[in-house]
Amino acid sequence: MTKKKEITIYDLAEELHLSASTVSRALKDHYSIGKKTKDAVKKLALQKHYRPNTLAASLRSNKTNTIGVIIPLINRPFISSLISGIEMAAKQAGYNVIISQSHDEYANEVANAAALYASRVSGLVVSLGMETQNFDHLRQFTENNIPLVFVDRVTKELNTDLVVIDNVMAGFEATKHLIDQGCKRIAHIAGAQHRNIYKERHEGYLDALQKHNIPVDSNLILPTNYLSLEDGYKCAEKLFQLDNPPDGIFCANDTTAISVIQFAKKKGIKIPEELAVIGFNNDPLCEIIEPHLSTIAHPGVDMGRLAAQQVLKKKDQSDIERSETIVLKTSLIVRESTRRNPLS
Amino acid sequence: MTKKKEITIYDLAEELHLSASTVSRALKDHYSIGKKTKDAVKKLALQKHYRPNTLAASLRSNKTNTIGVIIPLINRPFISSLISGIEMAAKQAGYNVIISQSHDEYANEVANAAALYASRVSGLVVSLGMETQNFDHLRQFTENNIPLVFVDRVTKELNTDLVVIDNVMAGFEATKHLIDQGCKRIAHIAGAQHRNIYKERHEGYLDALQKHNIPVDSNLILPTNYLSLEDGYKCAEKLFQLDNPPDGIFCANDTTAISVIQFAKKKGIKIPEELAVIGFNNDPLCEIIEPHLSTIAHPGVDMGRLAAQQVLKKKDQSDIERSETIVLKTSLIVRESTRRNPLS
DNA sequence: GATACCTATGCAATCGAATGTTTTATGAAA
DNA sequence: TTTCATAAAACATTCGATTGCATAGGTATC
Repeated sequence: MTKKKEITIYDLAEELHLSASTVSRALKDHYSIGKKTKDAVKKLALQKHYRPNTLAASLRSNKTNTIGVIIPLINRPFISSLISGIEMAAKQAGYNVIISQSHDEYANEVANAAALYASRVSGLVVSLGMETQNFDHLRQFTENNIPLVFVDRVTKELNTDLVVIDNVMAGFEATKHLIDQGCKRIAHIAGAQHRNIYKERHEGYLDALQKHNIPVDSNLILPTNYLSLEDGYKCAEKLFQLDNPPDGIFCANDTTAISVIQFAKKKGIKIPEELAVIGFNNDPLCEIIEPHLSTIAHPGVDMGRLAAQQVLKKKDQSDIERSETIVLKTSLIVRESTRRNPLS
Repeated sequence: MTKKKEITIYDLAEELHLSASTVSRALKDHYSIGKKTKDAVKKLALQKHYRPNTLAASLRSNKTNTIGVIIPLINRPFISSLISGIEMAAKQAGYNVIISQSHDEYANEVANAAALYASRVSGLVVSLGMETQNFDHLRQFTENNIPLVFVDRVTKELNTDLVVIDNVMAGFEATKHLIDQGCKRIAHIAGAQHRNIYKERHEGYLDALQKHNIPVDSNLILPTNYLSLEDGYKCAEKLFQLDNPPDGIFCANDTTAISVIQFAKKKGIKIPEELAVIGFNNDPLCEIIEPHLSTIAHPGVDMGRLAAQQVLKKKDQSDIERSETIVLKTSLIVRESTRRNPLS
């Protein structure tokens, strides 16, 4: 079993008694090549199953037509949507996508950034890991004028383009919804406060309380590192050890909301009558847990698409320094976990 | 904002008054280079932040140190585990991974195979899409001696290495478990029968019935295309329109099992007393749906790791024609959806 | 001191495509 | 027929690392 020799432009050139440069230009529809020659070249290329060697082209042109992606974990519905959006936009522009997971660990994020930089990606879409607080590993991109766009979990420190949702507003709406349902003591299971999205959701929560003259009780605010099922469960336990437990909880993601519901069911706390629960993300789980979980929906696919498009746009105007922030709309989705008044 | 010039081996060579070839060899610890020279080169490389241009190296050596992956959809717990396993093994060997999704569509799978071939991956790990029945798009790999390993959803047609579980056995166990719980009329929501895993699970189901002298009723066997929530729900409806509905269902995946449970709850059918349900995959959903879903667990990470290792192994022994099949163990996980006898 | 021999290094070609700069046809105008 | 403009194609270099082969310098051997 020997390797079939790969067809190169030299092979085509030889067979057609042309030079390699002519073949190269013909394939690219260069204006200086005659129509007859172009047709002949393309025909032979097709017939011989010629495939351009992208490595050689990339080496020469110093462009890889590849978008790198660093995300925390692909196995999350929202992130998967992001990726689908990125893939769509990239495919449309003839770009490839390299995905790498940080698993929410800083060291991985640094290693992945290095790997993507080494593989000369044309641009980068990043959603920050939970631990990341230092951004030096991404400076090599900005400093070398490689388009870098953050999506969802972002930072403003690098002065790059951002694609985000209005987390403050969303947090406000979620909390207001609980208030509207008659909740008086509303807790918040918050994420790491150095990560923008969790800080902002927290802010929105505070805004809503304030606006409705509900006193803020710091016992009801529990920032937690990973917002995992376990984290959520522990928070629920803590909250219900209080002398005066909450009657509503705004969770920074659906995962913790689900564990709160599981806790409540175990303890015989009635949802939503005794405890209303709202999450964030609109994961498919929301419609499987019982009672179904109210939440805030994200436009994941759009965010991914826009982030990729932003990368592609920036590469063509490398001199422009201006950085854009695209803010997308969220929507409140009311389900049984908060619906106290059947008419609402 | 100008691009910082990339350091190359020529820059290092010049600064050290050496030739590029010596620098190249020094960095690779070639035996023919003296220790002092090596040290000097490495020191300067570090100091100047030299990064090898992998494109150039790949072009020259015709090796990309990249493993391509084609999977149906990243947003499935089992698939995510696969990917994690592949990433682990690849990282350990200094390889990169390019992931592409077929979204269970044949055309995408073909396009992704072409893209990965064009980008000269060193090897390929594939889990087939639901529609795929023709494998010509993968022949370019086998014919050119590029290691191709199938995982989970496989075919034997290309005579490649396979990493699988024993689906017949697993299907048998799942069905036997239902029998052990006292089910007399056991239905099977099956997947596309041209896809090995679903065919084999079906086979295991039939084996178990036969071995326990339960007559096979073809009305109770419903093959469905995508095993989605909708598909599962429709199957459940069909089954309960029968004069003699089932008292147990073995679903080819957890998703359909969940929709069956949802159907049963809606119709007031008691689980597991009137209907025992078992799924396949051990998705996290199993412990969120109520009652918790019994299922068959897959060693996803291990499968991914082994598949990648198999790819890496094969590339070093391209002359060996022998193809291996690695079969991993599954395990039955009993939860409330089938537990009729509390002691079992 | 001539020879063989080894160590450490340099030279130059190579991988395949892209591209700035000629050079060669082609044809029109003078 | 000569001149000039233009279209079409060839030439030669480049991208950065790798590698077979050649060679300079030193040491050991007889």
